[in-house]
Amino acid sequence: MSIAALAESLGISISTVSRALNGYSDVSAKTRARVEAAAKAMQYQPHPVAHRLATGRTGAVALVSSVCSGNYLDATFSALLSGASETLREYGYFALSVVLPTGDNEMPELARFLAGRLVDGVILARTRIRDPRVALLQDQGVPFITHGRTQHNAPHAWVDSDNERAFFLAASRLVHLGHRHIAFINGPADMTFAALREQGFRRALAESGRDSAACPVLYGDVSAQSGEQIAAGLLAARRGPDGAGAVTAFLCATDAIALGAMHAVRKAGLVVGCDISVIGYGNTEAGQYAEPPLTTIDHAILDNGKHLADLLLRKMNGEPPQGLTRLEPVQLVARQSDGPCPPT
Amino acid sequence: MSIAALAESLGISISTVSRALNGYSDVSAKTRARVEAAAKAMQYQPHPVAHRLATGRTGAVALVSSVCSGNYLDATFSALLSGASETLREYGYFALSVVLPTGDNEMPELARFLAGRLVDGVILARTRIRDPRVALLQDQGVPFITHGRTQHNAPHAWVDSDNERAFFLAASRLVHLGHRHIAFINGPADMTFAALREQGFRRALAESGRDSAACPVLYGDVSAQSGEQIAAGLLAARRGPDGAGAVTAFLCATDAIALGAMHAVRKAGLVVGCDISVIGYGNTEAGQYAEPPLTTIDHAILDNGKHLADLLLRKMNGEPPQGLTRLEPVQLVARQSDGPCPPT
DNA sequence: CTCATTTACAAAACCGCTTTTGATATCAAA
DNA sequence: TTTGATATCAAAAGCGGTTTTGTAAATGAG
Repeated sequence: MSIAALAESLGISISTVSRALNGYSDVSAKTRARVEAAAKAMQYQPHPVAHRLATGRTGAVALVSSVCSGNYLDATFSALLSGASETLREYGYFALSVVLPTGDNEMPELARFLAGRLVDGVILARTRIRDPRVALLQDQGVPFITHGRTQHNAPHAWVDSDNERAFFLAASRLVHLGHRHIAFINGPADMTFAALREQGFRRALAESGRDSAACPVLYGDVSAQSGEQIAAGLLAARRGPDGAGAVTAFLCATDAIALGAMHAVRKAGLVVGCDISVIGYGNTEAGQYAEPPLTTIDHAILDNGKHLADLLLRKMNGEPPQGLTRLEPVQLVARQSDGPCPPT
Repeated sequence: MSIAALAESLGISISTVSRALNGYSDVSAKTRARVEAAAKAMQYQPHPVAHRLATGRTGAVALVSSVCSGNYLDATFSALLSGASETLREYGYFALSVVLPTGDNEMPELARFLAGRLVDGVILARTRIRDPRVALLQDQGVPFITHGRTQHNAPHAWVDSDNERAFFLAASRLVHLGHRHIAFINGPADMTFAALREQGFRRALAESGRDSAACPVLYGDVSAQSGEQIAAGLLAARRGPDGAGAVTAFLCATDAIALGAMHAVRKAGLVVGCDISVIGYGNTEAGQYAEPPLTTIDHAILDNGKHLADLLLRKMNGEPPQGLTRLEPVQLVARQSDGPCPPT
């Protein structure tokens, strides 16, 4: 069913049909009604590809994220997609998600994707403090918004969890529980969320007058395996000559890291929540059903997705990026993986 | 940089440039070389949308899955996407993923997506025994392949884990460990994987001469919450008058269900792996780091994704669906969540 | 009644490419 | 020398829409 066939069946010109259907003013009410009725009766839909060529708009938006091979996307990403999809759908957009390979192919692949013009806008997840993907998006003039801020890029629209506050809260909790030797098992140092979480951690230590030299920050990736490995190293040091000054708490950048850390604690013959306190971030199902259930930070990730969509739509409408930022609230969820600092 | 500008700069016609670049035979070697050199020098790329309109091909493929709100996509889905992306990329395709809302909007949304003509082919995940999405795809003539088979649809290309064998293996293991009262905590009854897993479970019982009346099958969703709830119910019954005939093992359709079931066991004051054996499916990170580590089935999901892409590409090349099927191997991963049936 | 506006539509240009058709030049065979 | 292929390219016709421009009729003001 093409517009030509529709026009012919009505005995009027193609351009009049198009203008009638697209709300132009120079079409009489009577003609418009006739066209609309016929369009509905014949189930006419403009051919989407032709429409895209003529208008330059695709009606789709992509959520793009880089993923290291083997280290799949987690539920955070899918929740972001679900949250954004719903809002985008309301405005008639398709929400797609795309994964970029990390490493040397990352930028060429992003460039290839953008050149493919499948989407009108991009939501970029998992930003880094200096993010070349952001620079490329700005360079190409593609409307976009990031989940997570950057620190060395030109201003852009973003939505971010309040990572700093989250880890200020979590670290403060451990401090109030009496812990003096808290290890922060962080994600990759180049990720913005890692930098901000560390910042919150340090602020809590500073404000409580804790000796930050006794509170190491370790970097790994966001997997349970990495968490276990780093935690095991810390626990091994604990058995050294300086056992008194050993860590009694693991503050972890993600729930997965925390799960790995808890595993290491058990392997060391210690009890999570008694000998060693563990706190995670993300409020995942796995943490909720862990043994003991994991104290963590909840971050209403569906809302993050919804707001990403909201602000991206405004960005695509031409609003300047300055006003298009939003810090999302976080909340500590206390469970049983942490407790008072054990007596030395 | 349009083809018109390129043609003008070379002083030849647009059509010759197009034919030179697309390998037509009626272009002299000299002209073709000139065109190719100029195209490279000016970084000419055909406008993708115009190309799509002219050829009808989009160069993209979508992985589509339905997701109940709040119940996000798991790592399985992202691994599938990662695996498929790599292969599709090799052939110049973009791999997109799309989530459909479950419920009344599912079919209209799928129809809307297909009408949008963003992709040349579809990988449909999480099939149901009678799947209206498959029927729609067939109806629209869109090349597609499913992850998971169907039972009441016309033949189509598919890749599936060997679910039947997986649960035959797992159930046989429990039987050999001496368990006589094994509960199968399954996923939704309308999912194909649930039906096949149940089939494997029943075959193991039958072949070992176990009384299947003592081995109930319960249906829930694939979440930990559902697993916990169902397991708690079974454990409560255990404390009833008929304690002797109570279940001693939970065979779970997914790792998440198993995590929930383990939680219920602990809440009941029992010990996983001693009082109650638990086996899951999926070999997720959460299961690996659970306490005790979960015995489960591994299903090489990245390979599933790769093969989905391979077969879909062949389907898009016009091959009939009959030959385009593949059953993927599975493997039992023994850990510590199961053990010998305790003496009554 | 005349002239300037509106009104309502058609025609044409355009988006940027692919593919079919047509035309000219070249060359070998008759 | 004529004829029929063959090689090479240009022109034109799609693909299926949107948007600009042009034009006749109707309307209103003076």
